[in-house]
Amino acid sequence: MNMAVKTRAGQETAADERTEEFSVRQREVLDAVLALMVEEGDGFSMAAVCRRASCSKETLYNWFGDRDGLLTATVQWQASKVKMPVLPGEGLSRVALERALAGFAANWLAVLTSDLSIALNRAAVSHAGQGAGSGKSRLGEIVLTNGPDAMRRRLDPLFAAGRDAGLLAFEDAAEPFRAFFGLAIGDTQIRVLLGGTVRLTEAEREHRAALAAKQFLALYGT
Amino acid sequence: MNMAVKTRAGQETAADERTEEFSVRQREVLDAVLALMVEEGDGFSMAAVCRRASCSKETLYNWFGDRDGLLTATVQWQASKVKMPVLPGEGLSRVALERALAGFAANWLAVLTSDLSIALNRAAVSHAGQGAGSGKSRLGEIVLTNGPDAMRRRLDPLFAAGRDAGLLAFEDAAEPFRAFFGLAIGDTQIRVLLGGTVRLTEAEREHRAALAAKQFLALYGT
DNA sequence: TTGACGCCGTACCGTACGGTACGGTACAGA
DNA sequence: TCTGTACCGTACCGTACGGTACGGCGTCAA
Repeated sequence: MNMAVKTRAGQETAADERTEEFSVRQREVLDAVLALMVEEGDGFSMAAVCRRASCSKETLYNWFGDRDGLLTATVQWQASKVKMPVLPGEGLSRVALERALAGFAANWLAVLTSDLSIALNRAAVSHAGQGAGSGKSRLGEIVLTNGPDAMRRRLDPLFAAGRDAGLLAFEDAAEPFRAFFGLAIGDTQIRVLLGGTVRLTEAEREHRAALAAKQFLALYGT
Repeated sequence: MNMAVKTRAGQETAADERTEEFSVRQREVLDAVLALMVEEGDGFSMAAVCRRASCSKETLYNWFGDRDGLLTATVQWQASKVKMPVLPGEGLSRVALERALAGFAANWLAVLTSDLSIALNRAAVSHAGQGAGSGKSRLGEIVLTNGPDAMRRRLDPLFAAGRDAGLLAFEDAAEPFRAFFGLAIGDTQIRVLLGGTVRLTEAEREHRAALAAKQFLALYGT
């Protein structure tokens, strides 16, 4: 066990969203894992990873400790790659706000329905249920931090700025986020996770995102 | 392989929501599986089921064919137990509509955050990602049919009745469902599935449900 | 040149688990 | 009483896979 991770730079201290620093070779391996997860979901074997990445098991275990470590590193590596659209801060106007929200929603929909996101979310959901105490494998936690939580950390300041600018009105600070999340995502995520054949086109995403932004402003706009 | 299932009454022909007819003893076994899934998630062993239900492996395989068959039967058995609140049909008023929606949302939130639903959804999500062609194991399909789809089959007529009564206005028939789903559920389901510590009290569920109903009517009411 | 090091490839070990086989028991019907 | 059936309990088999050990090879520094 011994939590090896020799070559890896970052420690595992609550580094959920900090960009881990992996060597080039390590990133190749992690990308191979990502590809495998898209193809076979969780449940890929370590041997398959070695075959795919042309590396040895020994190296794998030296670098990542055990299977859970590899999985965790993979999720963190992918999380570090996701980029979110920039949100305006100062000098908000109503149209700027609506555009920002629509753009954000469209991007988020695209991410959530991507094969990669689906595979990772599935893995995280699976692991969240194993082992009652859920001892190790903080996969769910990591995905949560880089998913809904990250989304909220980006949106809440925007909502606050909107209220300061007199564009929005709400009491409970948690309310607008939940409403916007619901309007934008709806049942899309659970459908794709359950394997429903949901293939959103770019146009559909834009349409839904625009609608969500409009409806959100109808509810919380002044 | 031979798809045994000797004693079982119903056939597996698209019986996703029809109440399967299991013998009393079989239902005991399936309840044991449900309990195990709550405790250990998917990944319980067949031996554990036998221990829990005091039955033999041979019987298990005679009845359910293989592990996937047992899992499928369990999900169907649980689905057949879920009851949804009755929705009004004729003589709708605005307040009746709002009450119905709030009640429906509150009930749905309670179901989604129950340990049993979480365990089953997790299992279905996991299995939806295994085996690229997703050959067997229609777990995701079943949960989808008895989850969001069932919800929608109940709500759509209500929305249509509301429109007929002049209480609602919408173009796309799919729109109000998605909006209501989003407003009611928000990010709650994905959070619980990912293991986030979300413990909604009865009061919180009622509050959110009432808010969702109110907001829905603000968007689609006349 | 030599040695240390990091890594690949592969063989190997232990175990957990899905699935099968079989003996033993209770019971129902002839 | 005999016979068939349905089931329990358990021993057993085959395999897949996580994890380890080891030999060989290229590289780099002394």
